[in-house]
Amino acid sequence: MATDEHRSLTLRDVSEASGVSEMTVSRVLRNRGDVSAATRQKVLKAAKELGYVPNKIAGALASQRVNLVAVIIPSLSNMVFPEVLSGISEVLEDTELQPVVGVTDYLPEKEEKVLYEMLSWRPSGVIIAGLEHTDAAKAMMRAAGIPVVEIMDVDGKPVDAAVGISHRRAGREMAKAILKAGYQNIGFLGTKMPLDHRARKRFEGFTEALAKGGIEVVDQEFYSGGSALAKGREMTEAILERSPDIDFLYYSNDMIGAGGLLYLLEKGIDVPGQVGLAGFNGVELLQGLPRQLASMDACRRESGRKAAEIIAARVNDEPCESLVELSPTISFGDTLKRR
Amino acid sequence: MATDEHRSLTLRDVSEASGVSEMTVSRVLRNRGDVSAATRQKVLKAAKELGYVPNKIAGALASQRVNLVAVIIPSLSNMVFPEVLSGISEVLEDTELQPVVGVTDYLPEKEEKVLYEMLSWRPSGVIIAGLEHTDAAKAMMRAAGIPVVEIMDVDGKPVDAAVGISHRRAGREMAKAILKAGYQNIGFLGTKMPLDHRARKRFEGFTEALAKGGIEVVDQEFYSGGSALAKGREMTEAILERSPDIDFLYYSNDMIGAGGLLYLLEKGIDVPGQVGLAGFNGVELLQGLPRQLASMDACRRESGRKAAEIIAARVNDEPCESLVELSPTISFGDTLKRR
DNA sequence: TTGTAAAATGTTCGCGATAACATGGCGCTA
DNA sequence: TAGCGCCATGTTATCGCGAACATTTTACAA
Repeated sequence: MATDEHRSLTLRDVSEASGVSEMTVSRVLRNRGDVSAATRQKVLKAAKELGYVPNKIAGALASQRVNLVAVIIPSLSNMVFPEVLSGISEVLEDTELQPVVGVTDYLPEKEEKVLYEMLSWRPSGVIIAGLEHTDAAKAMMRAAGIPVVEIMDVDGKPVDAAVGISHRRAGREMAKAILKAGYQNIGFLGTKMPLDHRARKRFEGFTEALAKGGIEVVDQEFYSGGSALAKGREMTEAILERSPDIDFLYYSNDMIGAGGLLYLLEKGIDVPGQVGLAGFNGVELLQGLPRQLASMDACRRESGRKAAEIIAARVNDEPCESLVELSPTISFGDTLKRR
Repeated sequence: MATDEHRSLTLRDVSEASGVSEMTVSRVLRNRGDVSAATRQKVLKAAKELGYVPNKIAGALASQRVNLVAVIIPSLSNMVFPEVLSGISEVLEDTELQPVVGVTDYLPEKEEKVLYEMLSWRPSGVIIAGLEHTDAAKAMMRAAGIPVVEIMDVDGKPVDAAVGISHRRAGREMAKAILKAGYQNIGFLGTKMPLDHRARKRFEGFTEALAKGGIEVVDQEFYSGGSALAKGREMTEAILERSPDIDFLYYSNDMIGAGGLLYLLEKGIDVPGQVGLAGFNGVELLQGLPRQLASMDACRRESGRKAAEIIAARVNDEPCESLVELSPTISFGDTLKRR
């Protein structure tokens, strides 16, 4: 039963064990072509007894087809990306394609390196977060001759296809909702990440829409590293101490927003009466807080799904869209007054 | 500069462009053997101009070496696993090995399938969560002839090597700490997951140690799906309504524990005086809650690091341990009385 | 029976790279 | 200048499998 050879098994071993040609074994194992039920049984039995596992390396080289989709994202610990991933997996599970994940840590050079590595395995497609890449990275993607879908942002020019929300618009819409609710002294709290282009675009859209309403951000606070919840507290305390007349805080993500919320509640500050709050992402994880934080979902799962669908369609030479702008919906929760 | 052929580039193209043999190009691109500085320059220039990306499929087949390590975990959305992953990445980054992740969704059959898929790429090693696998999966791992490290649990018999904590012991120690603090009426809240063996083992160790103190769990509550924070609230409310004399709640993870904590605080219940709380995992994310939840860290990052070190050592035929039991440390936080 | 198409199986070659070995050129010594 | 050896480069033979084509067997009608 369990034969633990040193040399690894090949089609030939199965072929010899079952008395048919390698090609027939190959056909059985891939469910291709016509094979009689009898030989099929024989072959499957032999393969199972030997514990044969096909060598995809050789298969891919011979067939010039690799059923992998490179998925390149900045981080796994952000909560946002695992959700995108599960959207991708959901769709790819119904195809013969398989996602393979690479992580860039928000570093352009690392992104370039990861992309190079992944392309060297000749995947059938690439799904990559963001529209900002090094020139070399863009060149590689163009030269690869495979479908490329950039996700989570549509404010810019994609290499090939793009799926996501407009962060500028998201920022604008949140600003409008805040103004409409009557808030006037607005503070912004975010990450100190020049490389988080999406957060930057949201901020730009946000200030732009405020400006149209004749308002400027009163104060800002930035952080990097550490536990987001705790940072949210600290930053909120700091900004309110510095600018006590603030009546609204816009956070660049829900986690720091939640920290701020907990802080304000502890201090007995009236939310959203005295101070309103909003975050970004619509993190499901946070349902269950004392108050539901106002937020805007980034269509994460849906982005993943759409991107995967585009790749799948393109791999099969089916027609498909090449630019999909998803519409984030604002959720007012309990921390943004409604008008 | 940017030549976007349809046919993909090979060593031959670079070889022709630079006027040397394919072998020499290969040597340059891999930094192997002796190549004069002059030709090296020529080749690198040609490769860059063409935008050549080596084909690892062919390389791996020819050299019979694949520098990938299969990492198989139950879920990415659990927060626990991304941390293990980053431990693995940290270590592998200093080697030529690369992690590739597969997700099982806690399903044994899916684990088997994922394992099969990954082994068919002939990785250099396997890191897999847990000690419980189907017989077929175990057989595959044994037959693969590569190092296998099972992580996050040491209560059982590994296929090859194992790194992690003893969940039974973790449960026992938490029980002891709770008893020592004087709590008597203890409730348990956890996931309704027969397949989460680690949670099960913790519970077993927990009840065992309580029994030694002559105590039994007063009441239990289980959940599945949904937002953990919200579920923690609901379950806590339910269990306290049913068994109002409970003075301690042991949660199978920190997220539901945090939900419970928020609920109790809202109700004005004295924590840890009237009711004590403890979770499991030591989730960093939760720093910043009004009170710090008592917990026990699962040595996630360290497990990942150790596992990766073992794989790296074995790949290089260096000697290394094959069973590493890590010691989780209990953190009392603000929700478990100290004696 | 024979012929013909369809089904089942086998053979050949090449995918793109590397290992292992073979060779050419150069400097140096005796 | 022959002879030796080293460095730099080229040649050949796989690696394990699948595409394309070739061949054999079976099924069935005439």
